[in-house]
Amino acid sequence: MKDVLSITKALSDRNRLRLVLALMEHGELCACQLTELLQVSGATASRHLALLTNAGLLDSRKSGRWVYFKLKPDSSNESIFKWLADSLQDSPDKLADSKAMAEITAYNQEDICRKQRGVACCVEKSSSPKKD
Amino acid sequence: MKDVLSITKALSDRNRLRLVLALMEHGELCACQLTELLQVSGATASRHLALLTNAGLLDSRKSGRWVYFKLKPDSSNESIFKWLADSLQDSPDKLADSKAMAEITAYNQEDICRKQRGVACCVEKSSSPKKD
DNA sequence: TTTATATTTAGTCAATTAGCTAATTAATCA
DNA sequence: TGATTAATTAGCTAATTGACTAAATATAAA
Repeated sequence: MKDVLSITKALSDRNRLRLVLALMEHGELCACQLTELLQVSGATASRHLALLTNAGLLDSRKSGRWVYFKLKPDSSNESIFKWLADSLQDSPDKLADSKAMAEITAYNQEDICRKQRGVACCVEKSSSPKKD
Repeated sequence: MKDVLSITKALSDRNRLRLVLALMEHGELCACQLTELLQVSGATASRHLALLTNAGLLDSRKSGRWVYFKLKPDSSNESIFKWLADSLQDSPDKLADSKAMAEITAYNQEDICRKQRGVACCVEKSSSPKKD
């Protein structure tokens, strides 16, 4: 029961759902890209990612200074991921995030991270902040 | 996304999970029986039941002074109920509640309700309070 | 009609949690 | 080595939530 609860709790926050959806679509993303998607502080994104990972929903791998996250391929997770995918198929939130993520992945990670530090540089945010 | 969140939030509390599991097993139960199972105040059980109902997971029907709850038969709920059933198949919590519920349903509702009001009467609690 | 009672709603309190900033850690680069 | 930097952890605050009691509502019984 504790396992189930840790999963439902992990999935009962809007930003964490958005992280899972983004990873469903993109397979693997780095912490800085996911932080950029949510538009929260890096610390906040990190805590959400840790919570999802501890619930057994995500795997992470470190590569240099970057940490990459993906859905954990686990048979016990499949049906819940499927439910999420089905339930949110045409959700406006998901579509908006897809768009935003397409822009984010169009830049290289160094630029994304620089942007997060507030360094004025090449990256201009052209989409408006996600809302619903 | 709001719909999905209301469901994951509804399922992210231990007592609400227990209510859903009990209804999976027994089909339909009245509020006083479910209150007795959780060992919380009637008001608290009522709030949990309302939250599950508002999330679209339960149906309720009134019969005289009693209100009966059951899982809402809805195609969009089936996969999440199945996930729950699979994930909690042999959970000790579920087994303990099954046992307790068997005792509760062995009495008639009037006695259960009397017992909840603290009226000393025929009903003796023979099982120890649920724990884990 | 009055009383009793099963459930819900309102109001309060303590515990949890999502967000932030600041500090720390771990890895790259000059 | 020392500086830089992506990510995490620590510590704080405001908002949320689960529990309770008391009050209100709705139905049945006397």
